[in-house]
Amino acid sequence: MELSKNYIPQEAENKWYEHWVKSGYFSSTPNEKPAYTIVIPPPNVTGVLHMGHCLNNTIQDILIRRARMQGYNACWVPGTDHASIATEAKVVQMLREKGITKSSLTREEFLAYAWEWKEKYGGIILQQLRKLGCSLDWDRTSFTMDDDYYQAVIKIFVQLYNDGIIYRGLRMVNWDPASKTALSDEEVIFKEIDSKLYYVKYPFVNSNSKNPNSNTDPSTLNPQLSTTNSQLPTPNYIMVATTRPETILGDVAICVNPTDERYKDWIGKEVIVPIINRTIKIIADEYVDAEFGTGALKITPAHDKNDNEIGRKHNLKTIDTLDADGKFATEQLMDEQPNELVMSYHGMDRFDLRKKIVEDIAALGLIEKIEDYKGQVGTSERTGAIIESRLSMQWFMDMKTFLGKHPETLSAVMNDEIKFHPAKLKNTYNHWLENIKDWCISRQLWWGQQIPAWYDENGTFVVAENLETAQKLYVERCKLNDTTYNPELSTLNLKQDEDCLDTWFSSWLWPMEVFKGISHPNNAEVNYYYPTTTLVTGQDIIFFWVARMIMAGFEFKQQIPFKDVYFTGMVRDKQGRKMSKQLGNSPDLLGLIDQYGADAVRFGIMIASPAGNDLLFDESGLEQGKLFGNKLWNALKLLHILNEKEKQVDDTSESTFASLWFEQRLNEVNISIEQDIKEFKLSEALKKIYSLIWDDYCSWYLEWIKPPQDQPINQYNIEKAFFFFEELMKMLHPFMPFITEEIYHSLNDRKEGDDITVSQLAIHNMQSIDERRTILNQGDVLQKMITSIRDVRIKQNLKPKDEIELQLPIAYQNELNPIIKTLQKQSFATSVSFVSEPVEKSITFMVDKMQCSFTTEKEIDTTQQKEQLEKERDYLNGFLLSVEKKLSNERFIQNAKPEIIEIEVKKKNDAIEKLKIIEESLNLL
RNA sequence: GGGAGCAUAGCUCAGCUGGUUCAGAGCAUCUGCCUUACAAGCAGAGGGUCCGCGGUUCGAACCCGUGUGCUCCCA
Repeated sequence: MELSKNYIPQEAENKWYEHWVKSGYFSSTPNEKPAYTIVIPPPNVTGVLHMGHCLNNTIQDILIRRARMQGYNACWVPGTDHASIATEAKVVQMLREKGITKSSLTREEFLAYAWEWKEKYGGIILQQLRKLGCSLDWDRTSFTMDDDYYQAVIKIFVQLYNDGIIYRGLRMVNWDPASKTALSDEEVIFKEIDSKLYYVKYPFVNSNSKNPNSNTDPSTLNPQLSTTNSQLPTPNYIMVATTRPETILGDVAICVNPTDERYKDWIGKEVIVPIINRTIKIIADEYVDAEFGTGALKITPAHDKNDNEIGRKHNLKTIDTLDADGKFATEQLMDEQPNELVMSYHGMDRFDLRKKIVEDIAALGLIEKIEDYKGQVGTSERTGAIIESRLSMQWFMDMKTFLGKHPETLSAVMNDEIKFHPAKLKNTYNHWLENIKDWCISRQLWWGQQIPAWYDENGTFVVAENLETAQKLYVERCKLNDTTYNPELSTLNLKQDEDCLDTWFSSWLWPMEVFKGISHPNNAEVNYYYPTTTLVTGQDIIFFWVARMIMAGFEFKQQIPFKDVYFTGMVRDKQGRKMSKQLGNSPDLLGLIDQYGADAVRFGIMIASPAGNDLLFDESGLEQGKLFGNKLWNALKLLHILNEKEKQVDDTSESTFASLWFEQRLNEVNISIEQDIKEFKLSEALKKIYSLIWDDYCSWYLEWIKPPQDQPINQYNIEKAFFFFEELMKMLHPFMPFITEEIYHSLNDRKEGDDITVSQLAIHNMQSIDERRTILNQGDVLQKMITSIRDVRIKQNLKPKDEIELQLPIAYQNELNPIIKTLQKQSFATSVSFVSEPVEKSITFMVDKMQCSFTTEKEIDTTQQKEQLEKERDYLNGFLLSVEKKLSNERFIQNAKPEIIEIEVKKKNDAIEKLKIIEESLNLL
């Protein structure tokens, strides 16, 4: 077989992926085998592959490939999320480039464009996952707006509405003025932003004033001293510190803390709102933090959540001065007959208004000062726009009640029925559930599941899966003599709610609806695959998605949705910064795959990815992966070269020790990585396989069985070497699928259908524990001896191949017998003999408790050796002292477990024995 | 402001129930080698106040308290 000098990933990768798919290896249908199911966290349909996906999906692929090789019916379901805000924004932008505005289109026209866009560009990411080698069952590709899926979402909306869990109401919501929609709390990202704190004076209403609401010239209200208090002069204004002066025209009160001595006497007094000259009261509420600003807070119930609550508590009016775009709106001010200045603000953007209004208030002399201020500001996760708190009519889910129905949502995680990896995230989960807020599920968008509520001309509505049912329902309600339902109105005029549902309101059904568990309940597929086995996802969507899927599981299937959740950390760059477009530190993944090969990319990501921690991405990891691929390729080449040599049959244990030893190492690591993978320590497992291949197999084993030039190779060993390499490729396959498949086919001729992807992992020729330990110990001693001899050679300035004669202690002859043949070859010794004490003019060295030595014709220099022995002696003396001290400590003897004492005694005896040998060696020098 | 977590070699991290000659791995560094699978390699070596302080214990990287520094989540 001719092999190229190096492995060329690009050719092999395309070839094998096509072959796997064509062979149907990734397709799964229910059968008698146990299922291992993973549903992909559906990437946005607008998405392109980035490092986060790469990490996520590589992990899933490793788990699913390994499960497949362990005899499970492995099923990994691909798909995409319709991502209403992100997609709608993309489509709107695309239309804008064509000169079309969304407002000029009907809903149907817009959706037609959106679908066209989706068919054309959506799901690029799924193609990219193929490049990465992901073994997804493409026949099952799902989309959260597929017909059945859409109906499933509508169905559960109606169901939850009928159960009283979903309600409609006027509430403060997080408003994104950029996309003109409400957002759930989870979609708001708090950021620290440099802003200013404006100190604004609100003049007291002049008691002499005849008409406080008249457009008095505010300049007459310049602060003067009045004497409300006989002792202290009091200014005739109250000063308020605000970061949001643009909302001043919506102010309805000033609030102070009732315990605040400064303002105690002012409660109940009236002041005038600048510019608009509205008269408002000073009220008191515990909520106000006396430490912040001036201790006086302006209350704008229309534009702040907390203000809104205070407003409700104190029965204050709500005056909305901003429209859906975040522009100033005068509609709600018209009753007050606003002056020209106020009217001139109409349509002004909130941030322009902030500047303008500050100027205008300053012109009235009512700005005391402006300070720099760092504040937390909510921004939209999707558009980045600063969030406005806005009162609007929205649909909500009553999460407290819902959770009350399903306390298992919390307990299943806390008692590990659903296992979180890392477990520390259980705390986060617990904390969120205990402080859960209602979920705003409506969005003012068109791309998504349209809310199935139908309204009559008066705004009275019914909730039903479709118009027909809605009409029937409406008629029924009329018959019940409910006066809000008007039988006079034509039911044909029922109009569906314009808004659509939050994307997550569809994603939370993902693990069941990809198997049509909602749209076709209890079908054979969902019964077989659900609950799924493992979920792999980012920590950032633990609330958005994971928690809600668990709730959905209990509500709709009375079951957990998955057994294990593996949370990946965030991918950061080498300096620990988040990957972001702005920083430009997001690598081009497809470029990297082209450059290094998909296997190397997978390797590089996994080797640096400790379980549950953030991943610091560094291209050197990919380089290491590429070099590893090269190493594998070279080992393959060597195997073929050795195989072409003349074969020699010799089954003596001396000749086959290497194979016996490696087999046990292979089994040992196999068992150990099984445990690692169970615990999701994939990085650890990969490191172990890497080291097993590079160090144990290539550096030790292949060198041990390699015959000297022009000599035949041991038949048994070369056969085993091929076998072991194949097993190693199987172990590595889930991590690096392409090169292992390529090598699998280069090792032997394979029949059709004999591919590593569908091969099975197994433990072979497992010895008893005792035998295994003996063999592994012997291998260990062999390695130590070879290393020690190499070390001594370097220190003695001997070349690796300068001839030596090796002497080993006769007391250990039986133990050492199996390894001396290999030892002699690897240490280039002309002879090995067993002696009772070191021969003259030999160089001695210690291997464990064995005193070994060799002689050579060359002049030897004992000073270095002496130094080393003395160093070791000193260390051992110190060590012995500490052990003896411990053993002579009565309390230690009393309290320590017997096996610990035994170990200490053994340590002491070993040290004494070694010291004796060292002394002897030193005397010989 | 509330909560959670982290701190071990130059870097990234392992280190299980406190006890094995336990202070580890990989990368990086240094030294020597063109040894015929691989110089993209081989062989060998050095490198530490386990963040500071205090406590519990016969015994602490590990448990407790405290200080410092960092990260994340929530408001």
